[in-house]
Amino acid sequence: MSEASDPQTTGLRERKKARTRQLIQEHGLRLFREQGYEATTVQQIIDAAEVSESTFFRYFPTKAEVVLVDDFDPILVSSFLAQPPGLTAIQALRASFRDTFGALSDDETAAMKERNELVVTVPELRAAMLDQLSSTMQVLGEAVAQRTGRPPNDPAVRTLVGAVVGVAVAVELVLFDDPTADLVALLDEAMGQLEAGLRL
Amino acid sequence: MSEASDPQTTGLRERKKARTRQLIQEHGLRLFREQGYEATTVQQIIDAAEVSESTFFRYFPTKAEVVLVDDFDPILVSSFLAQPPGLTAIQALRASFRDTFGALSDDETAAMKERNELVVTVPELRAAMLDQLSSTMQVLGEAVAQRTGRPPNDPAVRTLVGAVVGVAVAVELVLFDDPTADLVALLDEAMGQLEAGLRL
DNA sequence: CTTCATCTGAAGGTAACCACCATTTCGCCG
DNA sequence: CGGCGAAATGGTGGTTACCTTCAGATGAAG
Repeated sequence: MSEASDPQTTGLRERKKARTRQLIQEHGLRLFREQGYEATTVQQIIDAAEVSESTFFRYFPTKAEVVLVDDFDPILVSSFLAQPPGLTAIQALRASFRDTFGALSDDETAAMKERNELVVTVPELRAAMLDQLSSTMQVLGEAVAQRTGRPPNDPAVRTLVGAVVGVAVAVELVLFDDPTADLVALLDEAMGQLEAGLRL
Repeated sequence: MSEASDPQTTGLRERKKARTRQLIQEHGLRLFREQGYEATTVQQIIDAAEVSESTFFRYFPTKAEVVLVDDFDPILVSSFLAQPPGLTAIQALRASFRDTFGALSDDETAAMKERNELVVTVPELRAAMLDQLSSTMQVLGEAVAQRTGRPPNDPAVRTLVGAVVGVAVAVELVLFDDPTADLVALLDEAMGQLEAGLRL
């Protein structure tokens, strides 16, 4: 019984591996949220997850990696590139945000909000986010350049992407004041405002 | 250290203190740029700056603080609030950026560019910037709210500030490709584009 | 049963950071 | 101008936590 071409034949080993990884990450994130990032030692994490220190570092080469859950960038980009050609770049971005985040299951939405709130609340974790942010800018910039037929280093492209990402961050920061906020709706509204030239 | 000893101008002690602080910071930033943040030990910094470890930690409670050069936020805010009332928020922000950064001396401009390039180039340092960024968003948000007579947590205000800060970051990231870029001009252009609704 | 990947436990390295005290340097005032 | 109190600096030793390495146990796969 060997479905050789089916990667879903995972085997017990693979499943255990994934489970261990997830276990460590869950406990890590929980402890980070409860006590702060710096205040949480890997010792506490491995105690909670019941693995050895060696195992921890085999899965996460550094403590900070526990937070780096690779995100929605690829989904966002493909959604963006699939938007109808009539739209402006901003409109297309707005639509792909709506599509991507609107299509999430309740569980996924909750998990995302959980993680966002954690990142927004704990200063040390906000730091870890910036690298991901600049990478997001890079990726989005390439997509926008491709769609509009401009060079990827076009200042106008960069400005647009910077504004969009900045707005997205600003929306996430709302969680700081109001943890129950509906991020998808807020983001959509903000993008509309961006498009209208931010008249205030 | 054999400097021509200036008689008490504003207190020799104060000036020495400032000088030591600046010395440590200069060497720290240089080493960070040359070798990366993590790869640079405070031992190397204090060797280069010729101070003791105690002194280092007396000036900078943590290694990361070496990068946190207190910035232009207050100048920016007061300039913003002093703009003529006819302008929209974005126009006023644009003008205050132009005023603030255009008025810098050559030395200051060079220093700022140096620091920006460092922060943009070294991934570990970009992280340290984010806290400052969110604090900037906070401060700018309050100023914009005050000027427009809106509550500080108005979503529209947040969106505007998010976009502006995002654009500023995007402009800084240009240094990654082109270290000779004129940031002030680029920023001004980008702000104009923001105001026009980012049509692409 | 054999093989091979994974987990563990222990032991150690390194570097940030701190507490404490000796030493030097500066401000000031008699 | 000379010396005294305060402040800044230097050095020493120590703690903590991230991270590495490796020999050996465990359990899955064939």
